[in-house]
Amino acid sequence: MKPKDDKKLASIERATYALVQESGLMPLTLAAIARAAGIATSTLYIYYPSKEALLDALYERAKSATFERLTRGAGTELAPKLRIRQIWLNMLNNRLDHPAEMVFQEQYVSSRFMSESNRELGKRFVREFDEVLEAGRRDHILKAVALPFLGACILGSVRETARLVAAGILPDDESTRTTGFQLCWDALKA
Amino acid sequence: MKPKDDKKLASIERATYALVQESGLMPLTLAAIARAAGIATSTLYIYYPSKEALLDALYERAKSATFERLTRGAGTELAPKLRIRQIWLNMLNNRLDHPAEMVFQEQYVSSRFMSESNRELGKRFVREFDEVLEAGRRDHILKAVALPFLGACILGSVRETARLVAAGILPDDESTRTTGFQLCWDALKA
Amino acid sequence: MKPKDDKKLASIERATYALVQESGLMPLTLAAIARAAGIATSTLYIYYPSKEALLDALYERAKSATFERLTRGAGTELAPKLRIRQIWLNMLNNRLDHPAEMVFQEQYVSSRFMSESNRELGKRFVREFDEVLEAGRRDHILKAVALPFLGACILGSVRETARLVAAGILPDDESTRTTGFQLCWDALKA
Amino acid sequence: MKPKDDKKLASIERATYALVQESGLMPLTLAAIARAAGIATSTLYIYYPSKEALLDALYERAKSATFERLTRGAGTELAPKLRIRQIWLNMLNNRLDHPAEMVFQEQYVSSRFMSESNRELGKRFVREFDEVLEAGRRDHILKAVALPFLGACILGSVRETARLVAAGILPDDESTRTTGFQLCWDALKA
DNA sequence: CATGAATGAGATTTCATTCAT
DNA sequence: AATGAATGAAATCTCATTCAT
Repeated sequence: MKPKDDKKLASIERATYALVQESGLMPLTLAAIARAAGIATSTLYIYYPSKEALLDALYERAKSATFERLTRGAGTELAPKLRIRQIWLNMLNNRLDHPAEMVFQEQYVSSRFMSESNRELGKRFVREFDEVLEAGRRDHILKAVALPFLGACILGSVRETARLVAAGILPDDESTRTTGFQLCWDALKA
Repeated sequence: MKPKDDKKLASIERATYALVQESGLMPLTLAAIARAAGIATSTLYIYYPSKEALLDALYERAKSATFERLTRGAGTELAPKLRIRQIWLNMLNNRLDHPAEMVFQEQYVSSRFMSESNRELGKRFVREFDEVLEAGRRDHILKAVALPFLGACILGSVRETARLVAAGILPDDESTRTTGFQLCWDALKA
Repeated sequence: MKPKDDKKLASIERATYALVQESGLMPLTLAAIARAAGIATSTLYIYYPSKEALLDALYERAKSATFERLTRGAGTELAPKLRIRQIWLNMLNNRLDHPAEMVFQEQYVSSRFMSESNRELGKRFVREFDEVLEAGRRDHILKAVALPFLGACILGSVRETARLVAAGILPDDESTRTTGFQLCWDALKA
Repeated sequence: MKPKDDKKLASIERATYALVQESGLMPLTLAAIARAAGIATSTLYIYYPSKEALLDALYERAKSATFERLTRGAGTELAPKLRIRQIWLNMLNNRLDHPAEMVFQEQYVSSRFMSESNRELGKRFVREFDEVLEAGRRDHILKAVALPFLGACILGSVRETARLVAAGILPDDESTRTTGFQLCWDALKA
């Protein structure tokens, strides 16, 4: 049961994300996915053995892609503030560029206890993230508080800023990014 | 003539919140709700004409209750910082005291276009909230940035802090509240 | 379980006939009957032990009332043609004056093998009717054909004439009755 | 790719007619139809989107088939009396050959306001029928009375004769047809 | 591979009937 | 007697999954 057609896989993926973003997981049916993907329902079973497997697989893919996007261009060669700023921007752009994928992930996590590998992946990002924060704290650039407080600030700031941009309340431009990060940084900095 | 039982309504409410918190909306069935509430499935139809109506009603109730809790004890008699602090605490406590209700709300919003009254209620809180921020900004206590940035900071901070407390990563005590709000305030203050 | 309130009985009767005339037996529910009769559903059980019993009882009453109306003023003192004419008119007026009751009867017979007493009552009318026809045939006033042919003519003529009057295609007046019966009589007469 | 099975459609049709003839519309369930048709209940939903749609579709089909049977072999090349006789026979045979279909139609009409196309079809037959009668009346072969009176005679005669044959009271033979039509003709003829 | 038909398990909904007041 | 609430059984309908082509 090795999938052959990558175009079909991609359209299944896109269809599912879009449907979940539109109306959530509650009314998500295989028939709807297949229809939106332009294939027959039974064809889904050539690519995935069950609905659960399909959603799990999409979730893993989304998580991996997200992880890759979040860490891009934020290597150790950058100064702490710049690194954090880069991650902040990555997180924001990720949310703005892939809203359906994000909604899918958030809806799905709360409805499934994560598979082991997913949990692992999540932890891996948190670990890398924490290392950055840890370094900044050690150098007295960031506040001397428990790491989770710092992480929470960043996540919260990104999430809400993204929500406002997506809702059209804030413009999707440089100034929003500058101001948004400025506030966040004031919360973090020592 | 037996009166429509308020205890039953409450247990339906509780059962639904709990089930959604446990596994989300996807596998939520009327049978499960009825079972958890200790009544027959058909009895649900005495209280609500359909599954959709039931969820809608619960959502409206949750939203109202939340609104009431958020604005409690944060009147205009307080100084801006204290008022904001009170709202911040209200928001945090609300999330920690009624996790199931919160999960239900968040899961449900994305799966339904909100009813007019809900939208109205949401706007009403935002308006009140914005007035507080507006006042603080006018007095040069808060940063001179667009209001949404300030609101976003508070919401984001509360949400993530609550998540960490609920997950057991941060303790549910005074120090968490003090530190959490401190970071938030540093982001906001002029 | 002796019914007390005749007004309630009557309103149950009326409600049921009306509902059946409006949309047939298929969607007829006790709740609908009770609502239309202005009482509670459970109150129906004070008057009838079950839905089936209720319908059976109404059917019997309708049949009796119909029987009484059909034979009224058509005694043996009349000449055969006048007697037949009277019965023809009775049948027509019965259909026009009690359409709901008629519809109920016709819908109901085909959905129930009749109870013994109902069958008996039906037969009683047919017997009396046949006697009239038999007499006319013996006197060479009616055609010398099997009685059912004669009965069929009368019934068919009445039923279709009534339908046309009810539909507004023919006027509900003396001329319709005269012409309608004239055709029928031409079919019957020797 | 399996084609939608015409045999299945036919057996659904047959099963429904038979069940309705047996006990009417009141206790007609999809489960019973499916059982009688030898398929799963859910399979019905492949062919019709709802119970109502199923019954509507069957009704339309029955009506069309009936129309076709009634007008067969009664073209304008026949003399008026023969044409009317042919239609009379068609009507009778139709009732005797397809009793279940007829019962279904009659039960169903009263429980549904007819769809536009059905109403149209009904009118089409009436129009054709009326033309025949009109012609006969113009030639002084039929009585000089309003057309509906003539139509009513024929319909009534057929309906009641068929009922008696179906009930075994009259034999299903040539003599019944001859006598039955004779009476009817005497009613119509000038 | 791909598909539309078919299905069984289960979800929602209805409803005659019973219960408690 | 009368009622509204409650319910179990059953009806309608849905949907993930399998089958046959």
